[in-house]
Amino acid sequence: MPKLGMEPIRKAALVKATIVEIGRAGSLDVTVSQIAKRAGMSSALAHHYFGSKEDIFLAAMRHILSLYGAEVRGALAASACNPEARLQAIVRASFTPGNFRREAIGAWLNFYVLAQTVPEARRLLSVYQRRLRSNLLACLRPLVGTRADAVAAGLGALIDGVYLREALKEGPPDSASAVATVMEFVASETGKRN
Amino acid sequence: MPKLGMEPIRKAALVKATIVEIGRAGSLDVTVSQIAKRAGMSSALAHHYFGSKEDIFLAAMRHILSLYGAEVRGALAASACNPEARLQAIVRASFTPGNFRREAIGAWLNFYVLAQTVPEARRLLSVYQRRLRSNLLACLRPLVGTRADAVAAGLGALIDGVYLREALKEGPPDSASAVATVMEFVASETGKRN
DNA sequence: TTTTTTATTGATCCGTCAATCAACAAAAAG
DNA sequence: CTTTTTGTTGATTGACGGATCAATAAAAAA
Repeated sequence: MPKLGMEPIRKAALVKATIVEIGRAGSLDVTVSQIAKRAGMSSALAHHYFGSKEDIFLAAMRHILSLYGAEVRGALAASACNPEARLQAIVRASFTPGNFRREAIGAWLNFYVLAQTVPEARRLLSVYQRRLRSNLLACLRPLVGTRADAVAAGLGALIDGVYLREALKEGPPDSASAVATVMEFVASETGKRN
Repeated sequence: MPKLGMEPIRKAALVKATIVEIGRAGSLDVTVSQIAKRAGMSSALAHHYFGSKEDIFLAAMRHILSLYGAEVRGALAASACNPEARLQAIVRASFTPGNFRREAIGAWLNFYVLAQTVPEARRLLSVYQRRLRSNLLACLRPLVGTRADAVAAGLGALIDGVYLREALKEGPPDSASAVATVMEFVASETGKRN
């Protein structure tokens, strides 16, 4: 008994299921059938709404990236105006429980891999990186002046690296210690120590 | 015309070919046939020497990790005794042209992914991480005392993060700028800035 | 009411790939 | 020599998975 206007609902369910499945499998070796099953439909329907498996992956990636973007935007809007506070808001947003659940981290790591092969994935990733970088620069310039460029590069890489480690370690990811590790770097670079 | 004592030669060729192919493909989606072809033999022979595809991957991973280990050992042996010099030696070794070519970086990234699925891969990776961490700690304790733990965590993550970025960026990897990014962090943490 | 559009699936096609096997060749061992 | 061990491959098997299609059903449009 087909209800109408299913397309957005089905697509959303597939995107969600894709992220979960990738996180579970710890790799992109996930079949369309698995994804469709988790989303409660047949694999044929998944192919109907998205043209191909790659399209499903890209949609999932867009979703994760846009979630992260929204998180950062929200944190910045709610933060005070001084650079230190805004910097901390960005870092916190990067490690919010939302995109810091095991499944999200796993998906993110695997999307990095996807970006090596699929140009569109690489494009999406570079958009995110540019935005992060520009946000960081805006906060860093008042704090470290001409060194802002170098510090932003280090900070960006550090955030990614902490992600990586959390994705691989045995126990559950620890948001607080991730933030602490990054903020330690910030404190040291902005000369806010002893 | 079979020469004798082929086993180690064939195995080495397969390991090398595996790393190249993974680097080229930018993923673990590499067929045994591709690997065998690049190594100049049939896929059946690859299965003859290694039991399975997974065994080939693990051998390749061991090879990369042992190369890196040797690089670090060599750099430490050749370095002066003061902590700063040893720290720099470790960082330099991490970004040596040898394990910093595109193919090696790509392979490394994909081995991270493999570690999510294959326990033995995870074990190998954690051995490397522990060794790196202990080397870093030995250098850092005289420099930053009780903060050594936190700084080592940051440094390790930063090195991984820089790897990640180099694996994804457009042009050829830039060893010098990678070292500079990491050493910037070190300098700032050890208070060696004006 | 007829027609078209949307939703949905089971069955199927076609390609790929890891793994196995039978067979052959040459060196070493006996 | 003949037997065993080592090296090597082409062909084959068996499973899996992405994509397609025909068929069905219901809502909306005509």
